[in-house]
Amino acid sequence: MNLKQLSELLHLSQTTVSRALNGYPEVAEATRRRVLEAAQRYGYNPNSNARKLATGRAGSIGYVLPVGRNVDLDPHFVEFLSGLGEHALTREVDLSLTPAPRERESEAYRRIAASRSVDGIYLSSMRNDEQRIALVRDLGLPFVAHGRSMMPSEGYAFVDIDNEGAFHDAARLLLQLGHTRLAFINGDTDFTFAVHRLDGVIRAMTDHGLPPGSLKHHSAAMNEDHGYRLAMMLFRDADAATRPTGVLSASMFMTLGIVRAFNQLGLRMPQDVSIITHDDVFPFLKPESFTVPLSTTRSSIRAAGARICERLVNIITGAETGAVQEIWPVDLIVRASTGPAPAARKPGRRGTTQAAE
Amino acid sequence: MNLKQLSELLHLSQTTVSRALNGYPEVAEATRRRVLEAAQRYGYNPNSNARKLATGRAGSIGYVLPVGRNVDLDPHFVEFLSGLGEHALTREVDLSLTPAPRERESEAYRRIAASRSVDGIYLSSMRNDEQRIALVRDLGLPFVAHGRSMMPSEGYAFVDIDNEGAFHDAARLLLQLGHTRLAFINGDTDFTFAVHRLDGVIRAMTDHGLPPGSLKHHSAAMNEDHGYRLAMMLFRDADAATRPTGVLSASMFMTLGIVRAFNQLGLRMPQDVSIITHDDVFPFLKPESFTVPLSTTRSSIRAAGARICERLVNIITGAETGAVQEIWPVDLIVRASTGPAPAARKPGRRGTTQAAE
DNA sequence: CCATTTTTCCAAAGCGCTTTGAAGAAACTG
DNA sequence: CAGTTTCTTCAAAGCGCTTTGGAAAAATGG
Repeated sequence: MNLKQLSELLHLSQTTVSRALNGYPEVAEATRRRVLEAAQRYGYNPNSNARKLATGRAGSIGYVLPVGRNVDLDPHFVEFLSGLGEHALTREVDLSLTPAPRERESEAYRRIAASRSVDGIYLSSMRNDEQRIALVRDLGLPFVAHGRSMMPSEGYAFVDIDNEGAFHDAARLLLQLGHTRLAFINGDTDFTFAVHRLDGVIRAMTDHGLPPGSLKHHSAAMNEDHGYRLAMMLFRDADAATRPTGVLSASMFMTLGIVRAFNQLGLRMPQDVSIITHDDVFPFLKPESFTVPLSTTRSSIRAAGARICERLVNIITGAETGAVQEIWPVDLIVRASTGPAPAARKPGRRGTTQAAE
Repeated sequence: MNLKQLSELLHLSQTTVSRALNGYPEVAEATRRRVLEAAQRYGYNPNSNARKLATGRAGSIGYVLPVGRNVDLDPHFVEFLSGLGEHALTREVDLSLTPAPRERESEAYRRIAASRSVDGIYLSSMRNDEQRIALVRDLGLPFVAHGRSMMPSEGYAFVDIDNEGAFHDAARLLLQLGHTRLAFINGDTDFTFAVHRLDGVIRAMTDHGLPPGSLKHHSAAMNEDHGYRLAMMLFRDADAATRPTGVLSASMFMTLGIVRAFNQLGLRMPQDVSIITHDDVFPFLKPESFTVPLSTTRSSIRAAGARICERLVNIITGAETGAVQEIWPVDLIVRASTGPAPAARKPGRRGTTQAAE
């Protein structure tokens, strides 16, 4: 059943039927009702491709899905997608995923732009040397980024969280608790969020009068295995007097591994070592659900997904203009995995006192 | 740059240019080269909507993305999606996700079918009383299901794993090791896979001469929290002489919780309790990466995603017909979390001996 | 009651592509 | 070399929708 058939059935023109269905004003209320009812009864649904062609609007937003060797979509993505989907639903847009290996990524963006198959796209996993922003801007493709790049660039629309502030606050708390030997098990520093987080930790240490060089910093892809290995490396052969007492972790998955290492080494939280983890709020793995509930910096990645979808739709419809840059604050939530530094030989305020001299 | 402009530029008709680009034989090799080169240089890409309208083919496969309260996309989905994407890439198809709350799911399928926005869809998370198979068949939408339903239905194309066999084998191993008190921490039995798994465990017990009623079976959504709670429920106040010694777990996430409970209760694996978990092969969480490496039934959900995409494309192109039902065997991999039953008062073979009488 | 405005509807022209049917040019036949 | 076949190319007709520019009908005003 297409528009032509429906209109013949109703003894109306296609124009009128189309207008009636799309809510245009120049059609009598009585005919509109008649049309709507007939459409309902005969199960008429406009052919989406014809509509897209005629209007130029695709009714969907796109994403280039990285696939291939060494590219693991991680659970962060599914959370993000959930949020996106939740909002997409309310605006009746679909999500279109175009798979592409990293080395042919830009080709994929070009094709998407040229083929007009989506109205806008979102970018995620922003890297320091992000090329995509300039690319999609040149292509004239509306977009919103999740996160930001370190590259100098004219303004662009993004939603990010205050990674720097979050990790600054987390580090500061550890310092306030008297920890002076900190370790940071970070994500891959090719990604901007990891750089920001490191910046935050360094700032807290500097403010506290601690040399940034004293931070044990390691970065790797955020999974259980790396968490375990890095924790083992830091703690296995280390002397209790010199090993870190405060640990920052970039993700719950890493923390799973870190905790495993601690258990294996007989290190107790928070007596021997305190830990603060970043929590992206996964419904299937919660920081409360650790033997020692974890202190966290928390920011819902799902909420970010919903917001990005909202803004992208607004940009597409013209309701949002300019390059609004949104940076969300992050909550620091204290649970049982943080406590005072063990056997601090000097009073807790040592750092600040020194800095004040 | 559209086809018309390109053809004018080349002093050729649109027909010829179109044919040259799409590899039809009736165009001279020299002109083809000329066209291809010009298209390349001017960055011509056909408008995908126009093409879809003209051909009737969408070049994409669809999925109805469940969203809303109490609907969590879980990490299984992202793994599945990775696999799908990997294969989609090779066939140059996109994935189109249509978000829909469960109560308006069928409406979404109808709209997808009527609007011809995709060539086929895949169904996942099959339930016992699955309505969608009949629905999409009636709608004439090509599909492949991941998993199957318990509903009587004419044949339909699916890819599933041998859940029954996997859990039968796992349970049998525990029985062979002398465990007679088994517990099964299962997924939600609204889903068919959970029913099949239970069937497998029951069969193993029956074969071994154990009354099925003696199985401690609990089912819940597969996350860390439920694993913990159910394990606590089973073991906290239980007497060492009566509590289960062999546990089957439906997912690694549940097992995370189960292991946490065991740690808290001071139960050692495998001395006090043996455990076998189903492993969907997540790159970010591996069974080897537990303090006690886990014995598992293993089947890559990512591989299933790739296969489903492949078959769906074949069905769409007509290369596959009929209702091929594919059931994959599952590997049983023994690691350190399984061992002989503790202090068995009777010889290990008790069950089978009995059955042989 | 006629002139003017407003309401309601329609024919037809796209949107950019694919594909059918046909025609002109080139290459074979005998 | 006329007649036939094969190669190449093209004009035009869709695909199913939206939207422009009117036109007919109805409502309004003096």
